Amino acid sequence: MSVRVRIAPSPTGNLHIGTARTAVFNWLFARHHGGTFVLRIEDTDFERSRPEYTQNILDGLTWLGLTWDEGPSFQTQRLDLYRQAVQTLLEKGLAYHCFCTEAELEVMRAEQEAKGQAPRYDNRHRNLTAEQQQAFVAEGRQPVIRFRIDDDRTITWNDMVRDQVSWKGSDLGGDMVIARRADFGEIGQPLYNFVVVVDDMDMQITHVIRGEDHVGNTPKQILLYEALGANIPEFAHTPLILSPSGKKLSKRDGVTSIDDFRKMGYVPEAMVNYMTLLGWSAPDAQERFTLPEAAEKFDFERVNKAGAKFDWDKLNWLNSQYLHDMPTDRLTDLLIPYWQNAGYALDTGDRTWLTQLTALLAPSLVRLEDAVAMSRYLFVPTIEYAEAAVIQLKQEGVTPVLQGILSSLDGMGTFTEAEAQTLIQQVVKDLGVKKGLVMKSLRAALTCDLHGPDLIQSWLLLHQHQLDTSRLQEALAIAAA
RNA sequence: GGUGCCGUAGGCAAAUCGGUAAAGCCGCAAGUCUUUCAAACUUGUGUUUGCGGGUUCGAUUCCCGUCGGCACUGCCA
Repeated sequence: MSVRVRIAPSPTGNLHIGTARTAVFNWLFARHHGGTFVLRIEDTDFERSRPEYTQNILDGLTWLGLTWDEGPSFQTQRLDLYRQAVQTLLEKGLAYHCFCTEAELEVMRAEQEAKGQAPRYDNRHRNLTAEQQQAFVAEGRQPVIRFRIDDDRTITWNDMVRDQVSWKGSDLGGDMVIARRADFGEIGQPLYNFVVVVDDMDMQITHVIRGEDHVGNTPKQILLYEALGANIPEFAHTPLILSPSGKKLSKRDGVTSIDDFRKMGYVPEAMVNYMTLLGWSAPDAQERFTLPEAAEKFDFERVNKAGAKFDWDKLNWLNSQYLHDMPTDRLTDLLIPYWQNAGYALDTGDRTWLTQLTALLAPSLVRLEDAVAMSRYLFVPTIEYAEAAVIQLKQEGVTPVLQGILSSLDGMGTFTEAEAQTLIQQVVKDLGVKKGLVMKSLRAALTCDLHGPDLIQSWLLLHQHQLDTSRLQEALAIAAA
């Protein structure tokens, strides 16, 4: 039987990194086995589901390169299927109507808590007579539908990452609700744990790969598979991504949506590479790979059991690696929107200048966003001088150096790197100063800082935009002040 | 409270059947290169494998206990 896996996000928020990582493992497993990767949108909670979140999830998966083979399908369009399945269980006597009110359940739980017991439904309406049911209906009560869970059962499965896992039926919290409150005789909105099973059955999912936070759902779902007479799929519960403090990564930890990472300037290659490394390692210790490369080597034997803390340093390193290796042309395309968003006046027609700038910045980039601050002095005519640069400009002997450069610049058109070097040599010779003084002063004057990318290249770019003479003059004013 | 899972250096991790540990990567430090920063390269840096017992000639790997962390415990997904 060929492998069929799925990713089943609910559109109650933007694509989360945890969901994306689950998608990565599913994708890898599907591709490794030449199987099928299905996308299913779990939108049964229509109070929290939003179409824009669905779009965000689709866009995010696409951006990451996690292409799917089937779908997306939407659970809200399959409600009949679920109702039919509920009906089947009702007819088999495996499910029943429970007329308990919220208030009654609250009282029950409070009593259990007072006795130090674990909260659970006590199955009180499991064997209601027709008369009792009619009495509740006459009262105007609407029932939910519950699925019978046998306390004496022990549910065991062989998890692909956790090996054997066992659960006692009595620890499942009593008979579970599978459909929300509705008029007696009707079937209310079916709930997650039930719907998942019906869908996975219907879509013939062979391997359920999901986060560890779902282990507790698995025994309930296995019982449902049995009740519906279906084959039980294999399960793989992957370790969670943890925040630096060791808790499940949540929205509170700041940046967690794929969209946020994208905006900051992480590239998809780095993201999927890093997510793959969180909980899995290649047998040959390879650290950098594409999705297809990882798929070749991927298997659950090498997936860890323990949660993995999210580490910005390593993600940053990977991202910088991909940025450094990227063709300049493509990197330029990626950088342009960042410069535009920063409000820099840039002429996209001046492709050569932009490409040169990109080549200049590339080795220093960690994230695309970094290019904004790093290239500010090349776009904005007047910027604040860094404190260290001001100190440098006020050094003895700086003024004649800058004047010398300025005067030799007078009337000069475009010039090359070699010509710039010659110009500097000439100033060194004429004034009898050290080259270091000239270079350092020139850097301070032109870039307004003491550190940054290659000076000569920066100068060339500045000169093309006629920003160098004005900078030099401004620097002279600072030196004189 | 209950149930389940997990616990190798600052982080990610490796270690066929138990064979006598921390491979590799990130980080950090120093050096080389460079006018500077970054990159790159070189070198260095961290262990009573949570703790305590047991089985064994030998345990990260098996057993028991203990502590800790996390997850779940909904008419959310």
